Amino acid sequence: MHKKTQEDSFYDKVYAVARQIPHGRVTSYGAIANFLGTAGTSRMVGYAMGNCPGLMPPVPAHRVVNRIGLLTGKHHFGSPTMMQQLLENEGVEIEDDKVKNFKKLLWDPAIELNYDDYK
DNA sequence: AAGCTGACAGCAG
DNA sequence: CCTGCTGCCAGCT
Repeated sequence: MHKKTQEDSFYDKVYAVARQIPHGRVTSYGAIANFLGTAGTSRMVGYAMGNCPGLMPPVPAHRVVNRIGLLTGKHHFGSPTMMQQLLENEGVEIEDDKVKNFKKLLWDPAIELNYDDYK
């Protein structure tokens, strides 16, 4: 253990967490922000997603929705229905741009993940 | 360097 | 339930 390599910008942390979202599950921007210990930066989480296209490995941004399960970022997937289709393809039911059973499908990193592993 | 942005969240009406 | 206003802060121009 010599240097750090922990240069991980806030964005990188967001991506790291987002990549842990299980297939067929979803989380919220606020949940990720809160998990990173920076509650209030939920907007940055979404902003970070705007930079994710082209990243390797890819970030399942379609699994990140707002606090009520609304597909607020659907307009950033090329097609307004792309995000919904991606989710439905994973078995996530969408109704009126909202994730059905959101509360049940919600994957909270603060519970599922260990913060010390991402700090 | 200074100001603006924004894929949100919380609260009030 | 919905609509609108405010706060939040890292990143970008």
